[in-house]
Amino acid sequence: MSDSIFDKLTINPAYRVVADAIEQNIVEGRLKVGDRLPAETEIAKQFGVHRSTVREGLRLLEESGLVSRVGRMTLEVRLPHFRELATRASRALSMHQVTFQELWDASMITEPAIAERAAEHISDDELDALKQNIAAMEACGQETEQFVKLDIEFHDIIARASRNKVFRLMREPISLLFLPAGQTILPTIKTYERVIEAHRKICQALSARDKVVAQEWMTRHMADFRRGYLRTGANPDKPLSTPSEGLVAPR
Amino acid sequence: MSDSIFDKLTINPAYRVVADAIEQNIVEGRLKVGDRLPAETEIAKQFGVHRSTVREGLRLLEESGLVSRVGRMTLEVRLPHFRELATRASRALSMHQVTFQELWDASMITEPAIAERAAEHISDDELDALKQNIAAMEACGQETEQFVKLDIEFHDIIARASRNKVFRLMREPISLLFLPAGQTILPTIKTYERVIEAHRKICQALSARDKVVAQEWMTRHMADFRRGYLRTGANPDKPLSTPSEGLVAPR
DNA sequence: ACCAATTTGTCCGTATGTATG
DNA sequence: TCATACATACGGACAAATTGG
Repeated sequence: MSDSIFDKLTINPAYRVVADAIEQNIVEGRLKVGDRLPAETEIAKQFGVHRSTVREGLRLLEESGLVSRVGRMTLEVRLPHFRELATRASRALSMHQVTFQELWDASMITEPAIAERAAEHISDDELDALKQNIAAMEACGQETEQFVKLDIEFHDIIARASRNKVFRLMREPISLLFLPAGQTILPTIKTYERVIEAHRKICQALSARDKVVAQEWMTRHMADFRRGYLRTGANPDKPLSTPSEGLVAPR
Repeated sequence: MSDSIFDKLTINPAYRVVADAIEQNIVEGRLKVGDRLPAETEIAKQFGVHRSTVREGLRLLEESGLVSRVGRMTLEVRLPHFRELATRASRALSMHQVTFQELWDASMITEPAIAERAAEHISDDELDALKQNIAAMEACGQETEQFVKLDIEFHDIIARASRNKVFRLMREPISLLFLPAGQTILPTIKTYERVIEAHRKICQALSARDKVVAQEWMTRHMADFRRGYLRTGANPDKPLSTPSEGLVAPR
């Protein structure tokens, strides 16, 4: 181990320096959320680099969610929303071969805790949204696809009502992964009544601001979910199938 | 609202199509983790677009963590690691003005649950790492910076030992945000002995595979943390200060 | 409704430093 | 050591879309 005088300095490519510089301007508040970015040529002039370089830097920021398009022409500074982070995190999880058991184990901890907090903070609007969601479930018969989405939405509303951003960020990627899991289970269920009934009970408890009952029913609901999964014969310790986003490069 | 025959079709810029196409090749397994990407000129030729376009597409993938540099010249397909996702998520949280209370509230749920699982699965190597971590803490005196990092590392090791990737992904961004919080607290503490003692007890419980005690001590440890924060006089419902990454664009 | 200026998307070519055989 | 391949960055160009008058 030779004592060296100089730290090893990391040479960043110009496009990364550009991206970092713009990011700095954002986090330091010189560029605020909603502001439109200057034109590429303008940025290039200010930084003294070529426009292509600026473009590559902008792509980094674009993907990171810090800036995003409004219309087709203008880039705007945006608050990265949990959703966008979630898709990446969700993809990472599925690439890491996460199992149903891991997913369920974590949800079994968070979802009831979230329900408990939601009972304290839920607004009337959110209660209405829940009731509407339940009504939609009752109306949608045995259409699996739609039902799973409504189920996920139901839990999302509750997470929002918990008034805790950290919980929301934590559970978002998980919620996306429940989509394939849900689609595995539901076709094997004769009637969705049991699911809907649990949602009704949860909604009722939230209405009454009863955090104990809300938490209990959420726990029961989640336990049910695992039973349903096991009943399909799937191995909970095998990696989940990917979210199968139906997007193919167009053109 | 006129009924229209055609769906509104989203025109993607070529660079996004390129990125999506490469991503498809990765998730569908034609490109595996560790594979090196073809040269930019080669990709350009195959897709029939210009090299500059390919470059912009590569920047998107680079930021998303799907590909990353090895050496300065070659891009390699990589498994996005939780760390990289975490920095973005962490930044998002601080931009969303998350409060200490939210952070702590969520951690109070997850950390004890993680400790409980770690008690069942921890390996001898990980136990050694914990002991080494504690030894380093004892040695580091009152150097706040170093102490906070060791503290975060301690919890990271336990998260790894939980053998649950979902928990790890969930808590990673939170762990980053605890850095500023920790730096707020520690200077006001006379001795770190109480923290170290808690870590010792947790480590001991994990050694004995005692999940109840591990969970209890983790809970106590977290509660202590909040008390420490309150004792500084800081308002737990005010947004945390940003992680203050000391990076300024060089050059 | 039309024109002019601006801006983005894409492309071509080239120079330079570096890694690999 | 030399040759080749490659990534980085720059200069310039043009069509299409958008915006503002």
